[in-house]
Amino acid sequence: MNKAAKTDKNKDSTGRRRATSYDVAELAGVSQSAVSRVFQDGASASKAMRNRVMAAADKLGYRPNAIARGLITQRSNMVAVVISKITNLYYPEVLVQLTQRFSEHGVRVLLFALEHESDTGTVIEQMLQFRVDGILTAAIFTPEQLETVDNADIPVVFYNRTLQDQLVSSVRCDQEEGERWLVGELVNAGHKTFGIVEGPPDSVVGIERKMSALNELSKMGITDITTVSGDFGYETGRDCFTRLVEKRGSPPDAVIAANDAMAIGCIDEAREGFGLSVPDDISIVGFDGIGPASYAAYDLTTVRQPVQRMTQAAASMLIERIENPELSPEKRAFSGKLIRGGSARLRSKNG
Amino acid sequence: MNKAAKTDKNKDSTGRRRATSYDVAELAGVSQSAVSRVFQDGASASKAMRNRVMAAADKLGYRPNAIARGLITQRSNMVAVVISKITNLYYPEVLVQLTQRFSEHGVRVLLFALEHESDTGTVIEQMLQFRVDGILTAAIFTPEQLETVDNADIPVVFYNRTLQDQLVSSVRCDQEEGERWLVGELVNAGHKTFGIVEGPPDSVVGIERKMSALNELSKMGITDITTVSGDFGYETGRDCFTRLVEKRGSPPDAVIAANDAMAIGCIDEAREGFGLSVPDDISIVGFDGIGPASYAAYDLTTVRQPVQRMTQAAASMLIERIENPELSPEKRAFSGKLIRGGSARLRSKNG
DNA sequence: TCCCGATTTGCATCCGAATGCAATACTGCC
DNA sequence: GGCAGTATTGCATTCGGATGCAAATCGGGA
Repeated sequence: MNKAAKTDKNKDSTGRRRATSYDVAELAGVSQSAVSRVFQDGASASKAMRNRVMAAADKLGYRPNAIARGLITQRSNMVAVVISKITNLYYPEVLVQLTQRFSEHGVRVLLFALEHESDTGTVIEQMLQFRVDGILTAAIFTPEQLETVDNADIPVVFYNRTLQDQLVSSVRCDQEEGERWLVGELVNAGHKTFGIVEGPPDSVVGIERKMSALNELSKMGITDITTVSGDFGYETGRDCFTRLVEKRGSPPDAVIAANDAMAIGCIDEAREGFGLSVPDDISIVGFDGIGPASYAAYDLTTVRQPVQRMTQAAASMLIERIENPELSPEKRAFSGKLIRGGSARLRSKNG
Repeated sequence: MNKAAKTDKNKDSTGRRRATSYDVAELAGVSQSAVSRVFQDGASASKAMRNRVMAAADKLGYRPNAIARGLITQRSNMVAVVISKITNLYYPEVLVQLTQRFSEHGVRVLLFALEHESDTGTVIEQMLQFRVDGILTAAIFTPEQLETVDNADIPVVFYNRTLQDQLVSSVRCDQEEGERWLVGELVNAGHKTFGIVEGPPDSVVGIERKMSALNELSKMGITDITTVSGDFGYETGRDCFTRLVEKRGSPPDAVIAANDAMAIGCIDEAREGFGLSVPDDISIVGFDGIGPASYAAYDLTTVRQPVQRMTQAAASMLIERIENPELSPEKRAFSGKLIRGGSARLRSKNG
């Protein structure tokens, strides 16, 4: 397109190939190794050398080839981040923050997005082919899949989930504790009948939350519990509320949704579909602390995940294990923050 | 950890290095080229050969090294996707969908997340070092940055933004048309005084939307327009509404926010802070069509971007240009969909 | 059975940078 | 000025797979 491209000895554009360290070496009148050393951190190179090489490199628009470097150093400087549609939808900032954290350590993110959390199989092969230095996953692995990456000596950190009885590293929000708080607050405030809106069957997070809530409810002597299941989405939340009421015959005192989006759906349906007042007629709580949870129209009572600290921890755990593969696995659980919103009648608010 | 790892001749784990095509060749009793060919698409290899190689590969757990392949083929099979915090926050599904589309074509996504849209400089170097085959960016480039990637012969597709007077490819939602619709509907329904909540100064999208709205308003003879500026976030939307009313002295007939999140903020503030009824006292419209826009409490009148079609188009445009670098640039603008929600008094709804 | 053309297969080389080792250039010190 | 000791530099090789070309093999027809 550019007319300069038609002239013969042009270095860039349609001219000849990208400049390599050999080109730079030749122009600077030094060896290729010298060029390589100038572009490394702890390598020895005299000031004079550095200047000559840099001048030549600038003139040629040279940039070290990370691919070639990866081949020889056996380090791709890339980590795989696996998310499923759901993960991402409700926590967009997780991904951005993770990427930024890795970036700070000179590590790039190769992204793998799954339609469903159980589609992991298809991407494992890819990650291995690209020789990622580590894997951070917000999707579950089967034991075989875990073994595959283990055999390849690739460290893995699980985000908000973990593998039963397996020695793996993970970072998660303490969901059991969170549900305990929520249930405790609700029961103490006098709620006796409960509805639970659980997540999709292939979501470990959803299952964990539901089980924790059920567990705590039973500990506190609550027996009137109705459960329906959704897919973590808003629409499903509305639908679930309807099904819940139908199943029970009447609305329960409180609804515990497995995540905020469904909780918000429940609120809307309770108000619009059943003319109920939240929280006067019914209390509704969620989990996550997503943005819309704090919108004035909902002011959701929920447990907010400490995203910042979690991503920070996940990134550094993975990087540590890349740099020192001998490190033993570690599980870190962070407490969430109970947000006492206006969507539930709690002791402290009306007692 | 595994006791098998302690035995000597173990191939994987702590044993020797990952299997290479040479290892497979040796075990199968063939040449390395043969192995290479078996793992390629259009290569010639007899059935017998294929079987022997595959058997050996399986036994050794061999996987072609995408890094090495990239070095020799000059194709990394990776594209860079650049997002800024803002982009991602309000359109998480864009990223997931893009990744899936690229995946379908065997292309991996190297993710770059910017704190602000104007931080592009820091990541260009990285993308070039990793020899990405193409760049899809939802952040703006300066002309110099564009020239840099152009010189490297890397095709670029801009997502929802474009570079003035530059020959670049882009996919966008027709925002001018969208604002025209919104303004038209509002004016026709009798709104006479307007507030505009614009985006941050470094957002091209925000600027475009604001200018389009202003332009159309002036065309329709509206002169009572007050403008305040936010950062695309919900909180800022609330704040903007307050500032808008203060600046004007009283609430306008309608507020046009540069995106949905701010529009929702405005609604909440109008209701809570000023006791206004939406849409009876004031109409509020947004842009984007994010999930919460359709929550019952807001039922926002907005223009929904056709995310699916846009990501589809963006991915295929980029891939086409990777495969055929001679292709000339192309700009594709998709019409959004006007959502006539309950947050605005429109003709069709009350006339 | 023999020969020609079409497939398969192997050989050798290349992609671009990193690095151990040896050679060389400096540095300071006596 | 000479020498030991250190800091630079270059040489040669390596990482793992792709590919043009030549050699080998196969198939089938006469």
